Amino acid sequence: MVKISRKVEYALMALQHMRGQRSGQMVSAKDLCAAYQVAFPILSKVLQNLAAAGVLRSAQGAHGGYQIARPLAEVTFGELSEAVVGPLQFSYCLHRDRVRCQLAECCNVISPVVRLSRRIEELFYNMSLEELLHAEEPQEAAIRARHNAAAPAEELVWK
Amino acid sequence: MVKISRKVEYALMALQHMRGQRSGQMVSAKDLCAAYQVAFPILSKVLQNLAAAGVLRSAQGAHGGYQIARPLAEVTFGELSEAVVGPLQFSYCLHRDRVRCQLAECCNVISPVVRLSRRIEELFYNMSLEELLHAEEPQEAAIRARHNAAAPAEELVWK
DNA sequence: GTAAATGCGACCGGAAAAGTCGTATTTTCA
DNA sequence: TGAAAATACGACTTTTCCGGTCGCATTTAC
Repeated sequence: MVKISRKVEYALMALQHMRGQRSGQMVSAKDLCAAYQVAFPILSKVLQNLAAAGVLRSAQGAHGGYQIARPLAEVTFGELSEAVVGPLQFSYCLHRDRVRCQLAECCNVISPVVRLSRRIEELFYNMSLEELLHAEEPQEAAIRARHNAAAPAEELVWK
Repeated sequence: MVKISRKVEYALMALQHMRGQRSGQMVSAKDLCAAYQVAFPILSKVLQNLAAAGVLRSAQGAHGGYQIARPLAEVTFGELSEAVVGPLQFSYCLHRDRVRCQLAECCNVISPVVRLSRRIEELFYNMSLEELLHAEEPQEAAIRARHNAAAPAEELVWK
């Protein structure tokens, strides 16, 4: 199953939050945890990953925290994903390291799998975080309101 | 991490194989296992899933087996994925069943997550299996040859 | 020098994926 | 009509990986 990692969701939450701060304002991991009910160590690690990737700027010490380092229009979802959960590896036969695919000798689908992976990669690296997090359309605001009201999940079907 | 399930790879292998058969020709799970070194029960289940989804047609009994039921140009990768590993669920907050997202009360990213999921869904449901499995371009044939020769994985980097 | 923050690595538990086993059913053909 | 060859199906086990935890080091403001 193709699933978006929870860590990626946390990263998006944090960035969405920081987008609303006035520029120069630092946000601490602790504040974010309080606001979004996420355990400190895990969120902390996500933020550190984003900082290491240059998406966030961090400041240690009292009154430290994180802030957005680069305009989100210049950061792609692919970069975020890579920063937080490691390099994209869509398939067992495409490992970057020395592990080889066990099925190599009789494989008849390496090309299709590569083609598929490229398509997903393209999607991820052509989608900026600005585009992803931009101001909501009215319809979406309504959906979010329903989500926040903990509406039954069935009502959240998307057409 | 976004990863393609191994079962999906098996499904693609099987379909790629059957694409090369003359029409009307049945292929048994046993034959496929022998050709591609996959354990019988798991491949068998994948084929059954594809048959249940109407992608393959199955015949029981001696000389039975599977064959492609619908032109692959009319079957999307999304359908295949759904048939083999269940409905696409890219995120915890988009479950179709009654489970609700734990973070609903303080969630500030439902809309972006939905937007992202839609984009991936679109990609999957707009990509036909024919397009995915079509005859290889020369460059790709070369890559496959290298893959089959069990070349070091680093040489398989895609630009 | 103390408190508040990030930085970092090792570890654990549970859920989901991958794979296994066993058996029933259907069909062909000798 | 019986044996062989095939799919159908469900329960079980194993393995892998992700989310989460813990602990400690480091940096900085006041």
